[in-house]
Amino acid sequence: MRDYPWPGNIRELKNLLERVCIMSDQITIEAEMLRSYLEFDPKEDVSSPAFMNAATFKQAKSDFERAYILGKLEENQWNITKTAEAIGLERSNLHKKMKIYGIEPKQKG
Amino acid sequence: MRDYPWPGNIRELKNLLERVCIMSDQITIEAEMLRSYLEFDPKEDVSSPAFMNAATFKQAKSDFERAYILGKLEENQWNITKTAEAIGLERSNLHKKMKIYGIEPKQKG
DNA sequence: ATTTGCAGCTATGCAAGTGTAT
DNA sequence: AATACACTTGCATAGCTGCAA
Repeated sequence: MRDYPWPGNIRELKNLLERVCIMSDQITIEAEMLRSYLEFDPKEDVSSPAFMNAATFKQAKSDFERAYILGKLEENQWNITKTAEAIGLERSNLHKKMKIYGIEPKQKG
Repeated sequence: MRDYPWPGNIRELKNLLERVCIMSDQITIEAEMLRSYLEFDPKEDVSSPAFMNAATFKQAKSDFERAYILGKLEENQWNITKTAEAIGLERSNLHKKMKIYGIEPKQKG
């Protein structure tokens, strides 16, 4: 959260926190909600929902994939096999993507 | 907005409206912000940022791509050539995607 | 004159599938 | 049973060109 530019200032933070409180039923999802919200391209400091602002289509897809996979891994307690099954993706493939996006399996919360 | 289940009820609506007010500098983006926020898979009524909840990875990617392209088209006043250039995607390719996702160029606002 | 809609084709990218060691 | 790879194959996608509205 420290790295995010907060283009909407304190009002944006307040709004985000309200949203998280309203929308989450599973505590574990909150961290990912924050993460995906805050994820941004340092070159672009435009406001609005994270990956939508990526300069190129390719970049946007990457940003989204990364956030999505992170979220699903968290939902599945970082069990790769389980996550791969859950999202209908080959385990070997999920593995590749984790490498590409620099997602490491150590983190548990 | 009528088709969205509003899992967070009136509080979610209030939060969304606040967010749109806080985050938009360009009036024209608001419609797309609403659209992408409200876009959801009818089978899943889980809460949180729209396409993140799609059942499968493939589905999630499609949902995201569609929302992203819609947003960018709107940003570029539905000029396909201009939009394709802006996001670094071949015009013929953007065209293909529009067809696939059922995005028609008539809509202007 | 520029944008659009679409049909090819080619090249690459990506996911599936398999194997194997840890 | 799950992980971390490597490798091969086939399909899907993106790029490019061309052309008629």
